[in-house]
Amino acid sequence: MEFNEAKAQFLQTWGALGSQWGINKTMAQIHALLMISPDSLSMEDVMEELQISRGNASMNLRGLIDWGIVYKEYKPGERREYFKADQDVDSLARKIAVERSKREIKPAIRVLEGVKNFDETDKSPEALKFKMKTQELHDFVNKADTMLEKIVNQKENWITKTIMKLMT
Amino acid sequence: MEFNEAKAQFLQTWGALGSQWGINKTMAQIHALLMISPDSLSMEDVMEELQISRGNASMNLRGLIDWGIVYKEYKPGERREYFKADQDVDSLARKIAVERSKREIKPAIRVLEGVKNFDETDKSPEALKFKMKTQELHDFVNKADTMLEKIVNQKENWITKTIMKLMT
DNA sequence: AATAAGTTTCAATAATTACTGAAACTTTAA
DNA sequence: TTAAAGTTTCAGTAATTATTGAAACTTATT
Repeated sequence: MEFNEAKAQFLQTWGALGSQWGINKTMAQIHALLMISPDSLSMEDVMEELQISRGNASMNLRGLIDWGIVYKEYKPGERREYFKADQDVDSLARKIAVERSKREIKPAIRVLEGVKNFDETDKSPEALKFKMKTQELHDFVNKADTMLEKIVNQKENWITKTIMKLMT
Repeated sequence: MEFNEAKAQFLQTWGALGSQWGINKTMAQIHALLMISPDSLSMEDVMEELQISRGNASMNLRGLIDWGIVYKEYKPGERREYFKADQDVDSLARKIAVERSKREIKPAIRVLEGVKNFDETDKSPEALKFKMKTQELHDFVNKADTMLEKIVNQKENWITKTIMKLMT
């Protein structure tokens, strides 16, 4: 396999993987591209390489910056902005985990908290079952979120450390 | 909050959460509905409750069965099929984790394996950087997948056990 | 302060993905 | 063996989500 072929396949696979996990294709692809680029790229470069429009590039670069996994860089004497991906795969994964917890898991926990304590006087089988399941789910999601935090809070080599601890 | 209101909010939140994680809204909602139902439901019941078409109900129920988290039930003397969700939240989470690993993570690992060993003679800075990053990603995704397996393979109370082990 | 180069925004449009509903198929029972 | 009840499939359509491209805005240069 030739470099360009390998690169294209990587960009496309990473994009597809992104979609499956609720991140849009272009965003995942831009991130992948920045990750494998030795130098930071301008918006122009990104547009060219991925064949996407200016608007698309701009919006998704902004999205990546919001996630905290891409940075702007200013080159001395140059007017245009350059973009650079966080180079550390561990820190990348940590940021994504923290951010998804904040954006999706914690709001879900809040809804479950609200919903599980509905009208206490309703004693129908449906109501009782509902109470039970939402309680169970609430406990579970809470625990999962706690676990994620613990895993991610090991400052270095968190994956390796976690695997070690789970070895027994 | 009244029961019906709580139920509606739960179904709708669970559906939205599903979308964010790459599971379609209806599938997530059907699953939520079956989970909180004291009795198993017919396709008719599901259609009625969620106001969806027969085709939609049929396809998504099939999808849930493929995931191994919903079962068919046959009631004696009754012709129609009933559907029932796995009642154990732990086992549900375990099945989803295993299935996603199989469907998404493992294929990604295979692509990374293929891609990281492209044309050995190309020594351009781009090629070298590419090789390095894809190697790093490969290692990382592999480790993450291994960790997931270890967590999920603790037969009972896996989340609790894992949190305990990470306490130190 | 006018012009040009660079950057961002967002309404319109395209692409994707989900859903419907009717037709085909299957099973049961008379 | 036929008809009625139940179930599945899938082409067409709707709904959602992503992308474009042109206009507005910002910054730098003369």
